[in-house]
Amino acid sequence: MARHEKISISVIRRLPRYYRFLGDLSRNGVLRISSKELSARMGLTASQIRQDLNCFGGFGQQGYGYNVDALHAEIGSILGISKIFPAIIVGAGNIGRAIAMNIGFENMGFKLTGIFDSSPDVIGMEIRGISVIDVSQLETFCKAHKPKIAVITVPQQAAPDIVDRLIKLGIESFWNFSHFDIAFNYPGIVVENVHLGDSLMTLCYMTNNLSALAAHQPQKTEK
Amino acid sequence: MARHEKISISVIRRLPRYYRFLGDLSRNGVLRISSKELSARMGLTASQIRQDLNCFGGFGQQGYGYNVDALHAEIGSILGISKIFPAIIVGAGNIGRAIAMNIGFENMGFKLTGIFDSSPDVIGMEIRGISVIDVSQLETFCKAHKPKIAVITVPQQAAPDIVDRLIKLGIESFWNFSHFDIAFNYPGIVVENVHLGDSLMTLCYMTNNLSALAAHQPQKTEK
DNA sequence: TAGATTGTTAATCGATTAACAATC
DNA sequence: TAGATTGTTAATCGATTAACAATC
Repeated sequence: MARHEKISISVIRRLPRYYRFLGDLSRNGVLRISSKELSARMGLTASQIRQDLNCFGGFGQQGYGYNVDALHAEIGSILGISKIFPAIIVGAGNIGRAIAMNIGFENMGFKLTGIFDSSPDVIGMEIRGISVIDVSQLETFCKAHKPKIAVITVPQQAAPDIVDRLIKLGIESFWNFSHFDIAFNYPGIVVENVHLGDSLMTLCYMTNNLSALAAHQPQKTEK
Repeated sequence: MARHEKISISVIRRLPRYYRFLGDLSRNGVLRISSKELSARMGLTASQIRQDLNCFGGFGQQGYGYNVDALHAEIGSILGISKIFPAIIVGAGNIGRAIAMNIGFENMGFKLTGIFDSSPDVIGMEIRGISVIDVSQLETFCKAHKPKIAVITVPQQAAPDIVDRLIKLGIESFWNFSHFDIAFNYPGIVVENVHLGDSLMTLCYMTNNLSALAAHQPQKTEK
C-alpha cells in the first residue's frame, strides 16, 4: 500500500484527522475538495496535504481536486480500520468505563471483547453488554480469545505487572492511559501513551504564557 | 523566565513528561541524576535533555548532573502549576465525569469549580463534591466565578455553540475532548484538542503495520 | 481549449544530535 | 587534581513549504 517504505510518524498522526474532516464533509454532502480548500478548513498548508497523501498514492486529479468519499475510503483503508482486531480493557474504573462507553471501537478497527478489574465491587458489572471479569482470569481469557490490543486503565502501580503479563500473552498493541510510561523498546510492540495529565499541564503552560503565544498557529493559505 | 523568546511546542510538550519522571525519581529517593542516565530512562538523547532544559536556564552542575528535587521544582514552576486557575467542565457524561474524578486538577495548575450539563438526569448530581448545574446557567456562573479554562466534554454537535458562548464569556483555554476541532485561530485563546479517537486510529495503523515499524523508537544513549 | 489543481522536485526551515570547551 | 558532566555551538537530519511542469 505504501509508496515510500518509511512513512514518518508525523504523517501517520495526521491521517485520522484527515479521515475525520473528510467524513464530516461527506456527511455535509460535499463531493469534491481541493487541497487548497481542505487546507483552509484544517489549518494546514495545501502543500502538506498533497505531500502527505502522496506518501500512499495519487488520489487526486489535476484540475479537479479530490473526490471526498473516495479519499475518505482510501484513508480508512490506509489506517486499516476495516480489519477488526479484538480488544480488551484492563481497569474498569472511571476512565476504563468512559472509554468502553464512548469510543466507537467498531469504527476504528477494534471490537471490545473483554473488560477486567480486580475489585469485587465492579467484577460482574455489565458495561455495554460486557460483564467485567476478575483480572486473575486474564491468562485464561487471552489464551481463549487472543485479543490483539489492550487498553490500560489501571492505576500506575498496577500497570507494569499487567503490561508484563499481557506481553507474555501475545498482546501487540497498548493504548495506555495509566500514569506509567510503557517503554517503546519492546520488539514487536506498539504503544500509544495517552497521558491526559501531560496534556493538561501543557495547557497550563500555554495559559500562563498566552501573550507570548498569541496567534501561535498561523493559518497559511496558498498564494 | 524563558531565556530564548520563542520556545518550540515540541520542547513544551516534553516538559510534563520530565516533570513526571523527576517526580517518580524523587519519590524513589534519587537525589541527583545526569542527563545521560535520565535519557536512558526516558528513551531520549542526553543532548536533547540538555538542550531542552537550557531553553529555560542552567539547572545543572558540571561534573555532577542535576539535583532531582530542584529540577522537579524548576519544571513545575516553568509549567506554572502553582498558580491555580479556576476550571469548569461542560458535559457531565461518561468522559466528563471520568475526568472530574481522575484528573488531579489541583496538582496541575487548576481547580475545578463547576460542572455543567443539559440533561435533567444529571443536573443536580454530585461529582467530587460539586453539584452539576444546568448549562443554561453558564453565563451567570462564569460572570460570577470567572473561570479561565473549560473542559469540553459535550457531543460534537453541541460543541461549536458552547465554545462560542465560552469565548464570549472570556474563557481563554480549552481542553477539548469533543469530536469537534476547536480552531487555533482565535486570537488570545489556547486549545488542547485531545481527540482520543485519533489516537486509537493511529494505534490501529501501527498495529496493522507492526512489522514495518518494528523497533521503531531507537533508544539512543550517549557514547 | 483555458483554467485549475495535482504530483513531485527543490529550497527552506526547524528540530535533533554530535562535539567539545568550560567548569564543578 | 582528575574525572565527570554540563552548557553551548556546530553539524546533521528530517519535515514543511514553495515552485512548477504535468495533466485533467
